Amino acid sequence: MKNSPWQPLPDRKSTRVQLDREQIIDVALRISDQEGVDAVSMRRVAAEFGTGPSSLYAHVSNKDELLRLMFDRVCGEIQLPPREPARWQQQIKELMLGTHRLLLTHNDLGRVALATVPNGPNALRASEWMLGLMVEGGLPAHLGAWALDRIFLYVTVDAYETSIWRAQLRHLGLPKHESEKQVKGEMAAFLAELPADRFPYLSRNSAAMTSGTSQERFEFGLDLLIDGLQRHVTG
Amino acid sequence: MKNSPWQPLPDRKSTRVQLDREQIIDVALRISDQEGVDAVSMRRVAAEFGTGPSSLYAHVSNKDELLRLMFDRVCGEIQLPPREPARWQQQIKELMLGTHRLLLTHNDLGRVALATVPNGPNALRASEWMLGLMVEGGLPAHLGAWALDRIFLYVTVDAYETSIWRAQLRHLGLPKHESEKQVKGEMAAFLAELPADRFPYLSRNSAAMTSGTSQERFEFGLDLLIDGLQRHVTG
DNA sequence: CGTTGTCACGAACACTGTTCTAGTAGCGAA
DNA sequence: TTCGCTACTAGAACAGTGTTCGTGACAACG
Repeated sequence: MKNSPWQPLPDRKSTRVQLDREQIIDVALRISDQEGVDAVSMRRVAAEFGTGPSSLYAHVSNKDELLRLMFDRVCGEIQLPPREPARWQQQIKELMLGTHRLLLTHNDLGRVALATVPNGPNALRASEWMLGLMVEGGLPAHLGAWALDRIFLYVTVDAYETSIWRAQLRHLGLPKHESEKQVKGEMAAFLAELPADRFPYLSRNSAAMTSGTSQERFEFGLDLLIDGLQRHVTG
Repeated sequence: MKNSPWQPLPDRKSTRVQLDREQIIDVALRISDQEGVDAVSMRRVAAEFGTGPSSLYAHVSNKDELLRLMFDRVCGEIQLPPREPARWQQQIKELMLGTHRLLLTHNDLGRVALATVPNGPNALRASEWMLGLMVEGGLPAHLGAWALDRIFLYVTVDAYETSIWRAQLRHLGLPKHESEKQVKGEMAAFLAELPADRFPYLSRNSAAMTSGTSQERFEFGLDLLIDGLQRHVTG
């Protein structure tokens, strides 16, 4: 009875939205960028289209699949320059710095990358580029494959950890460098006040333990991984 | 009226359980070991004691705190031998291999370790041991601090990733080495069938891309990190 | 015009972490 | 022994979560 003809439904034609897989990824990524991956729920995404969560399941089989699609979409943003095998190590470092920055641009998407096997089309493009460059640089193929795996894992996990840090800082206070200094100071004080008999090195070197920016630490590890490949080059 | 005196409550004295923080951690870890971290919910843990979730909040302020406590409990299982600075790199590698194995013993607890700042008492013990060994080995303190950070991050993330792999294998079929071979074969086939014009290296080197056990790959990256510290040794 | 198949959508299910409320058990003091 | 207080158990409820089912309405095709 509620669908009585003299009170027609309020123009459902216009309210019925046309959903689309790409648009869904767009919206999900926008939410993730602004509020983090945890804010991406099926209800939240669907609400952006003015509908319920079940509407999404016609275009995306799963929430996991949606997250994977988001990750591969971001992988498409990776810029791949022409390969220069003569300076392959520098080029790989440059690409990884860019990828690291890209992941951080998209908030804590690194967490998704961690749990995802990077076999989407865009991720494969980047893998192909890196593997090719390493082989052309003189690395045996299987070591190139391993290095590709290890380096990308490292970049991903650092992006994730950095995003956690940033989230905690944001949760604290607004001024960025301000709160970073403060948290660092608190950490140093915590270490310095440890009982010196049981923690002589940590308490004495509290300044060293908190030294350096997260970017410096990231590059330190990245250099260890990439430079260490040198001795495996054949020929 | 249901509490009528001629039908006394069925001996509530014995049914009322004495909760305890340590016991809660015990039970949570047991669940995590058997079914994974995702299976650890406040209701699930409380149910093991025959009560409701709210009962836990008197002993644990948070689920996050419970997870942190679980992680530090596991860190207490790390065996720290006497330091031998003369062979500090080997010793650090040995400790990291053990820690990696320990994390995998506890299923996907590596995920918790990733999101946790390791400042629990047991984690601090291990950090003190490692920092001390590196400094005694000749590494400047701030580089030792960075290396400690990077290496532990690497060990943790590999344990996490390996646990994901294992979970997927377990979800597939029961025979362990059997399904591992099968999944590896499927992955190799997938890579080999990629269009050779756009993915020449990936398609040609599909065998190399899937070569090696996860343990071999882990040690490969670990060696890169640890051996690379050599050139930073002063004196 | 009629039919068919795709897909939007509301409702519901079984969960989750957390909080509020009440009430009770145990224990020290009088 | 009895009173009162503190500490802690525990049920109910709230606002979320991912996912599935059934019902439709719409559009394109025969």
